[in-house]
Amino acid sequence: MMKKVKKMKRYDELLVEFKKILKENRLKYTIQREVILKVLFDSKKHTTPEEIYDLVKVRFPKLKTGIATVYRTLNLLEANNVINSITFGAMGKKYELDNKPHHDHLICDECGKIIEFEDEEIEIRQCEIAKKYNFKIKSHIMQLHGICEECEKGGERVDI
Amino acid sequence: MMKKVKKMKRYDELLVEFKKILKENRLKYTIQREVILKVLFDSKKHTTPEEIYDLVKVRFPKLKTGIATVYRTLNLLEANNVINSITFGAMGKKYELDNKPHHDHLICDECGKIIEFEDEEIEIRQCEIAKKYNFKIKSHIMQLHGICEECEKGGERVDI
DNA sequence: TTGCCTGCAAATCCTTTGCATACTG
DNA sequence: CAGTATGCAAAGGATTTGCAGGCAA
Repeated sequence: MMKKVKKMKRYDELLVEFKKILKENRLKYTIQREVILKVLFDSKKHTTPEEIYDLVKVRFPKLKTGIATVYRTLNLLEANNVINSITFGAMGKKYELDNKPHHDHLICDECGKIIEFEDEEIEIRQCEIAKKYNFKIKSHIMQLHGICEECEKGGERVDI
Repeated sequence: MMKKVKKMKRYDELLVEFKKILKENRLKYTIQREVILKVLFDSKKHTTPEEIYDLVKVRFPKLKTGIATVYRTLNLLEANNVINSITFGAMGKKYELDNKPHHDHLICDECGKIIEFEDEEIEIRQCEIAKKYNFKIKSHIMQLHGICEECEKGGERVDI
C-alpha cells in the first residue's frame, strides 16, 4: 500500500492546471471562471455557492457575475476534480478546493464547525471492504457528527 | 470497548415505541402516521419521500394522504431516531428504519445500488479519532462511492 | 372541548435552463 | 467568424408552510 502524498498547490500552478482542463475540453477561459477559482483558493473553509457569489461580488464589484455562472463553474470544477463538495443533511452543499491530502470531517451539529482529519488506517480498511464486495471505490464520504469540545462546555457559535 | 448489539424489532414493538414517543411529546396518534411507519417497516430498501407517498397511496387508497404529511412524519420520525436518512449528492434524501445494527454504505454511482456493510474496526478507529479532538460523536456517515461489480462488467440498472 | 393534524395549495429554497447578447480563440 | 459563456429571468424540483376544517385525547 503506497501512501499517497498530495502537495498543496500554489495558485499559479492551480491556474495552469485549470487552463489545461479548459483547453482539453475545448472550453473558454473567462474572467468569471478565474475569479471563482481564486475565491475558492483563498477561502480556507468549506463554502456554499451563495457565499462564493457574495465574495465575488465584494472582491470584484466591477464584474457583473451572476449566480448562474457560479453554479455552472462549480459544476465544471467539480466534474474535473478541481474541487470537492460535501453535503450535510439540511445544510446544503459546500465546496472546497481539492488541494490537500485526503481527509475526512468531524462536524459539530451545534455550531456547524468542521474539523478535518486524516487517517490512513481507515482508508486501508475501506479498501479491504471494497475488495470483499468487488466494488471499485472512486471516492468516499466520512462525516463524524456530534458536539465539539467548545460547544460541550458551552462555547459560542463559530464560523465554519 | 463493548460491542453494541441492536436486535431487529418486530413491527408491534416498533409501534409501541412510536406511540410512546408520541405520548412523551404530547403528539397525537393518527392513521397517517402509523401507515407511514408501516410502509417504512415493510420497505427493505432506502426510500424517498416520494416513494413512500406512492406506496401509501397504493396500499391505503381509501386514506387520502398528502405529501406534506409524509414529509412532516418523516421529519418527526427522524428527529426521534426512529428512522435515519442518507443523502446522496444530487440524488436526494432516502430514509430507512433505524432497526438494524449500525452499518455503512457502498453506493454505486452507476446504477444507484446500495450495499450495506458493518465494520467494527472502523467504528473503533472513529472513536479514537474523536477522542483525540475531544469531540463527542453522536452519529456518523460513511459512504464509499464507486462502481459495483455488475456495472463494472457492464450490467444493467438495478433498483435500490 | 381543546388543541393538534390533515389536505390542499401557495410559498420557499436551491439549482438549472432558455434566450439574446457578449466574448474567446 | 464560429462557437461558447454570460446575465437575467423564468422554470424546475424538492420541501415547507398557512389555513380552514377534521379528529384524537
